[in-house]
Amino acid sequence: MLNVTLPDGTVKEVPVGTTPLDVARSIGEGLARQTVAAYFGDDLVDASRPIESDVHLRLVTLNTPEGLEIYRHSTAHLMAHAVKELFGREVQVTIGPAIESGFYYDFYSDTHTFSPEEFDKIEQKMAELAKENLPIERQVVKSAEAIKLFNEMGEDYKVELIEDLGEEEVSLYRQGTFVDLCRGPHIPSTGMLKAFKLTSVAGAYWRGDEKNAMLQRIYATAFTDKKELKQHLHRLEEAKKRDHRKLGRELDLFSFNDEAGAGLVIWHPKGALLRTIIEDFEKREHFKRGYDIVMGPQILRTELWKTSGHFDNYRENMYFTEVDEQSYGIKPMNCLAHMLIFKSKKRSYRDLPQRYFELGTVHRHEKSGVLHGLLRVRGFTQDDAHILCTPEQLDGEIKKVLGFVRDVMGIFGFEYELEISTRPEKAIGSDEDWERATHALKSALDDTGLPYEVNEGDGAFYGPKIDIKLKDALDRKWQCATIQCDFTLPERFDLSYIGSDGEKHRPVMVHRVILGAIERFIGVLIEHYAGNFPLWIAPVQVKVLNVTDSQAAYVEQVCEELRSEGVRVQADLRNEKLGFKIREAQMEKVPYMLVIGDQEVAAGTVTARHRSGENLEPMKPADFIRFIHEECKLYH
RNA sequence: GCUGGCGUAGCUCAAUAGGCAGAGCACCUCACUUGUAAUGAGGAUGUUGGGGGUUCGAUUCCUCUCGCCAGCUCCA
Repeated sequence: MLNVTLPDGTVKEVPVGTTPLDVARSIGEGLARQTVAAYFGDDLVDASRPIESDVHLRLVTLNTPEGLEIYRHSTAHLMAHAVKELFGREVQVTIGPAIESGFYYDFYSDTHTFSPEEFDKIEQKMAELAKENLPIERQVVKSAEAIKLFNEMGEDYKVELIEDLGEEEVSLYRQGTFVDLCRGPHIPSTGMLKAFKLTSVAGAYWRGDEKNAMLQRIYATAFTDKKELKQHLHRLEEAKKRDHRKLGRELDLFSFNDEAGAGLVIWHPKGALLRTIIEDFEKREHFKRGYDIVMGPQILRTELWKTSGHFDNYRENMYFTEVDEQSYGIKPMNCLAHMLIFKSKKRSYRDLPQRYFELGTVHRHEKSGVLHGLLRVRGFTQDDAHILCTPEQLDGEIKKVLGFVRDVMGIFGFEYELEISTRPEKAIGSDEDWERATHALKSALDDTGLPYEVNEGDGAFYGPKIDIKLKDALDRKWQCATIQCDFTLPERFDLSYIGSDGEKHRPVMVHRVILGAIERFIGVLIEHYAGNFPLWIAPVQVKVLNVTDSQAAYVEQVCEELRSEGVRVQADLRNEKLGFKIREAQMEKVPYMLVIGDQEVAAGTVTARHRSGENLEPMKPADFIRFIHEECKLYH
């Protein structure tokens, strides 16, 4: 008999060969139904793995994130199984992991191309195989034997995987006629798999390398019951309604135009206003924090891009133009002019830090396939700044920037993720420089008390960086703010300041953006608010609606009064029913509507309706203006 | 850039096994003077993304190109 210690400390005596599933069953049938795997100490194993010595046993159940991941991984196997049943040797299997909210499986075929029309067929086959409730069995074999097996089956990718693993033995998982190389663990049998749906098919390179073969990746989602699956699909539908590309058109904020070119935003009046409001906000915030606003030219001579290193390292992404036999590069970054400003006169340590801020419009030739609404464009404006300081000031400057990020994200109500990237293999600058800069970034991050990820070796070749990422409606992460140390540019431009010792010293440079690209930020912002902008940034804050023509003059008067106090207001004097005008204002997501009928004219008041449907008491226009100003102040 | 899908009116979408391209909303006109999410009637709306080809005839088939979508890769 063996002793099995459960998480609560109780010890069970069981015969050799008892499985975790048996243990679960002995506790309760319900628990057994939920058990998908188990921990023997720190080892994650199948629920059907026999217990052969005394162990600390922890069951992994479906209602845990870990359990769900195993469940999804098993669903991926079920899909591969179904595909092999349907297509046989025409399709080869590769790998298929669980991912956030589902899984995918990559297939190779040079004769068959998967299309969404086949999803039903594959799902049906999966359901059949699940219904058969095939046991999923683990088998450990010698690698040579496995290679022979997969060779016979014509599964070249599996053979390659085993060869690369270089292990003595590998584990295989079998369910019915289907065999897959897999570390596991898996659920006990296919009958547990109940709710799944194939969602899309797309290309993916074998092992993520664009030099390798293109595989066909089928994405799917899976949940432990049908209700949750339905809810998930519903959430996706809801997220689509927030898509900034859709809202951008509906709210008449911006557009793209084939003839103008891909990835080039055309801002319509309301979008341009929204952007202006955010830019004005940024200028105020930068002034408050001791930045100087600067402006550089849109094109600079190609020679200068050679000096900076952009010509060698970034040429493919740049646009060039030639006039009078003189070559110019259209700026993809704003740093050059900032370097020239610093260099324009002799600097003393007393002048540092210099903080140059520019709402700089840049153009980058991004690959066509990566363009995505406002979130990835070819022409965009960064809220860019370069801070030139002494090495001693670096730490403090970075902390200030992180504080700036925190303040701004707080105002917009964003949660964000932090990442730090450290020295890559190929890097310039002394160990000392890297050490100091990395330390400065880390200690500033630690100061925030927020969790952050460390991406070892993922920094730029010129310095370590902190990235701040926001999520879009579909949970895709987009880098917005970034704080980067740079050792190259001060050197390449031979920047210097005179220290207290009377000697020349090299300043340290921090490159940073807070919102990142205004375009991208607004894209994420639209989705974040689902188009319901808070009052202080809403391009139209108030719409004034008359009930009949007879109130037109009073409406004009009210608009005038509001406008003169800086309220962004629009009148709707069309000869339409009130309900119709309200509906339109509602769809435009205007925060406040002022309804003006004979009562309001007689009393000299306005009756405000919030887009939530709530009505305010009638009040004098002056009081409403105060009310609006108060609400705007709540945000910043 | 790569793989796959897609491109019809301002928007959302029909249609044609290759044979006069259609609906709703929006737009315009008229009537109605309206009190909290769509008043009614009438009217106009297209190089079917663009070029080339096959065909008596192409929105439909082929080809190139531009753009969009999903994903991969990339993202100083």
